[in-house]
Amino acid sequence: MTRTKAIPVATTDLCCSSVVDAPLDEDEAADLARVLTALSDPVRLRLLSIVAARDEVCSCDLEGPLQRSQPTVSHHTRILADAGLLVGERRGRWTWWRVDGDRLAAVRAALGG
Amino acid sequence: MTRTKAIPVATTDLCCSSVVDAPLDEDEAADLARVLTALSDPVRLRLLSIVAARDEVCSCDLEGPLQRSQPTVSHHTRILADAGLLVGERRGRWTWWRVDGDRLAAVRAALGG
DNA sequence: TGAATAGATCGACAGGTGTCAATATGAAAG
DNA sequence: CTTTCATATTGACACCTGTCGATCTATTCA
Repeated sequence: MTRTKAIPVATTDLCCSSVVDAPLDEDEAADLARVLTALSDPVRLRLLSIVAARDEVCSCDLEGPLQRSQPTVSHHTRILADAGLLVGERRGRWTWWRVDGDRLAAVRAALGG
Repeated sequence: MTRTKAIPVATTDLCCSSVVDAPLDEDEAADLARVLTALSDPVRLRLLSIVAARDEVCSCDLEGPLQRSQPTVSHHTRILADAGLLVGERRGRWTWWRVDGDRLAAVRAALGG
């Protein structure tokens, strides 16, 4: 029991130039825009902040605070996971989510951090 | 001559809580999402990086590098200006743009910087 | 005043996005 | 195996967004 199944994610690099350093080329801009698009929704920002605050959160604990249906919550976790910002792990019937702090730091760095 | 006309901008606060500190309330999330939406487009990211690299740039110097029509460039500068990330100043027939570094820093901070 | 020019706005169109009900998937328990 | 339950996926819908041609606005210069 307590089997673990990793959820695979393909994540772009976001390395190493920042918006304020030099003009971005089209690929760099597209990669950064993808991650920022994932972050540019109020429900997803709240979702992310809830997970960050508790280190690890089950999907079932998100519907309430977010006041969204189960499919909608699943939709948002998927988008954040695809962007590499959220990492999901299936344990039994539940999926546990945590924030990838390094990924978030990379976004800040790309924004001139 | 060389008259100056400021372009008014209404900018939300973005102060002071970060995504990783505690769950965002709906207003905080909405405000941050608005700025991130402005940043979540590849053309706008390149536009921003071009302006940042040169300190001050005229609209007319953006169409070429961005390979977009004049109305489209104007559309994007407006969105970035509305988000408080770009500041425009009309001098004669030209509009000069510069990046608001503090605003960009505030976004990074809101992202956990 | 009138012509030229930089930029903003309008209108239209294709494609993308958030939402939920319904349904499918897959793991655990009986 | 069947039931149950958490999550994922599908399908449909309204709304939003990036784009450009056409037009309007405002400033400079003749």
